[in-house]
Amino acid sequence: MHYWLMKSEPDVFSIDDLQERPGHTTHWDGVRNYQARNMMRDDMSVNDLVLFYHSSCKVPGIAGIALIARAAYPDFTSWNPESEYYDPKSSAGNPRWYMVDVKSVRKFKHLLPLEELKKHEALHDMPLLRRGNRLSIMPVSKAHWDYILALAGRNNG
DNA sequence: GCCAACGTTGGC
DNA sequence: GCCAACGTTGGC
Repeated sequence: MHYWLMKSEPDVFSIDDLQERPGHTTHWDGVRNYQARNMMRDDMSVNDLVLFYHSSCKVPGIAGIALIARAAYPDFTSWNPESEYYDPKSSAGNPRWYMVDVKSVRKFKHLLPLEELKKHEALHDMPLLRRGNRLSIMPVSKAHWDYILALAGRNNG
């Protein structure tokens, strides 16, 4: 059992968008970074839990919780020339990129802002808060997970 | 829109 | 395999 944080730009795809999908589920396409791909492909399992993070927006932060509904499989957008995620070096026969299916568990009543996370010494060694880390998928330790859920509980009073 | 930090690319 | 140039991310 692993815990994760996955970033999405809410203007592109928010937790509300996820909840509006059939079965509250979508395929997480467009990951084009090898480190993130390897984590998805090698370490993500069905029912792993995910912090759904809103990035590149007015108030970045954790918007809710999701889970991995399907383990990694080839990202078919990578061999679709029409897709913005097209990669000519990837094909159905030899896929370069992978995706998982993500299902919403719950949306926080109040977003837990990045600014708030930074105030907590206990979270300072999270990859998310380390400078220069721009990965769109990051592992979250059990200790950090529990701490953040407690925070979210308080935040949602 | 700025810019620091990183990843990727490609010439050599 | 080095490394400069370029592109991307993402908070501010």
